[in-house]
Amino acid sequence: MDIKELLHNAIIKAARQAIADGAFSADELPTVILEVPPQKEFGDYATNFALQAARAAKTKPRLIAEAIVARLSETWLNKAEIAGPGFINFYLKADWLYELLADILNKGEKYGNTSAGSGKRIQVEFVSANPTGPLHVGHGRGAAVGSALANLLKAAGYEVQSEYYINDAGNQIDNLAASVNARYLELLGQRVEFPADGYHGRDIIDTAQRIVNNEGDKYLRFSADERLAVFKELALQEKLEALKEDLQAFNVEFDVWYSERTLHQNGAIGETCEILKANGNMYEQDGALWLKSTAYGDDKDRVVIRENGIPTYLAADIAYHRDKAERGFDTLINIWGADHHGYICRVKAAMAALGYNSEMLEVLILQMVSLYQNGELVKMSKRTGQSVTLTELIEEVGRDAARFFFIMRSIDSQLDFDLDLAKSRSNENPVYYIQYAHARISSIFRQAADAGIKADLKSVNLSVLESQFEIDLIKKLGEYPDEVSYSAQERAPHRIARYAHDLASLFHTFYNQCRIIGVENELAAARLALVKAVQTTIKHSLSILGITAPEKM
RNA sequence: GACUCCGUAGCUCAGCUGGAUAGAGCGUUUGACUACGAAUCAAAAGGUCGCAGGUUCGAAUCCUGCCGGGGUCGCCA
Repeated sequence: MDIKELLHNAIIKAARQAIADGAFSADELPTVILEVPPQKEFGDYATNFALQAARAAKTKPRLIAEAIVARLSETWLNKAEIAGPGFINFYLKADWLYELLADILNKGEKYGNTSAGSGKRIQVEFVSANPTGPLHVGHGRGAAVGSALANLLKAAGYEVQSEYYINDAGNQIDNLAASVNARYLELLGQRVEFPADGYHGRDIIDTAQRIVNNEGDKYLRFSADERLAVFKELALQEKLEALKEDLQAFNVEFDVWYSERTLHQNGAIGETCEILKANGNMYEQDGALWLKSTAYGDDKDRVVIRENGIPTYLAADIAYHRDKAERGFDTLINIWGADHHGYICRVKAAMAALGYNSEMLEVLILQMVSLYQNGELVKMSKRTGQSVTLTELIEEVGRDAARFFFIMRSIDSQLDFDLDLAKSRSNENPVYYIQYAHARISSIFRQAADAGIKADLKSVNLSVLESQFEIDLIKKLGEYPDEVSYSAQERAPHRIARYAHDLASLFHTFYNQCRIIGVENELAAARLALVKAVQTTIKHSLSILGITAPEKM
């Protein structure tokens, strides 16, 4: 049982006893929140339990705190003190830290995996960019954050599935085909007007060029419609392959690639509409079919089947979310860009209209990424083809650094990405700081081996680790599982980036203060054990972030 | 106009399930390599937490209003 659990139980037990003794009264005890105090003088752990209980009990907080403290008699507890308005500060016997460290070493690379998710099934859908061109920097943020969140949830004990929704139906795909067609004709010397909503990217010309290279001018003999149909498939396939490659290169993997088109082809959209018609949530007006989303909190009703009979994007999305809901997940997480924020309400309304609990759908809104170059905003636009692609960004700043920068900030904050700074390849990058701690520890073990220092890390005497630097490190290590659980619960992978940085910082401080090689054997062995625990914890956190943990740099 | 995100150190941002003296990186200033990797460390300076009310024993954190910035409001996706 870990120390927080022990403390938790001890507090509850003492509080119940105090109530039984008539020290104070309470119908219900507040949640026990244990924190590592802001200052070391305040002990190893602290709780505001008495302050919380005072509200319900209508008693002075300090009286409750005194009643609880007087009834604590746990042997592992050195002392408990009342401080400030009524905090209870716990001072533990020194052994607990060594037991904690031994436990970390024992768990090894599994340290940091928790059971907070208790096996609940959760699906994370992210990126889902249109397959009409290369991913740009904004998609990069979604890809990095989404994959890190999936990793984080797994570490916290959820059963996670990641999914990419391929928008391979709709106008944008026709525009893609028309754009390739125009480029194809151009390359073959014909004068054509480029489609108004066409894609101007370089990659479209490349696609057209490949068609010319492989099959020459044979498509000139096709009718325009036939040619477009062929180009649509060719382009789609090519774009999709490119997306998969780019994402893989960014260390982003999807368990499922889900095609929107299948929803159109297998009748899922029609079925879904029938359900909504049958339960009175869909009606006809002006020749179109509407979802009565206002009945579920939306501002206005939404068209699902257009006047021309073609389903809207929403139609497919409703069918898609119905499908996801039917797949048995406890929670569905969608990660969308801030520009899709207004869309949340109607999708949730649709789920409610279909009879699902719309609470199961969590939409995380990722604020936009702005690129800066020469101090000026770089506009990103697929239409003009001026965007900086994710691949270009990775080439310039490196995969690990790019991922870290995308993840390190809260998703609620806009991200200003300074290309010049990123290109400068300077060592101001926090990811190097963390990786360096890991590499340094690897180096220590190489040096220790050379020096003939051998230690069975699971049976060393850890109690010789007495300096403040060592104690601070062990305490920080001890916080990790809680950090994983809380970050997962908050869907906040950026917290892991921060934790890793903090841990690395404490390690670097320790390293500059405490030698490992050259001190007496027992201490050297204990310090090796400590840095081993630091190393596996850093590696665990970096793996959540999808970043490598190098042995050398 | 409606909805939403942001506003905290010179800059970029954490902290927000209400708690003790508001933190980090960069930048600035000053120190530390004859010892495990100086991609490091130590120290200093730097704050009306946008403004004003409210709730509370206690507010950067919760509520209301206002100001400033981003985003979205389509039978596009």
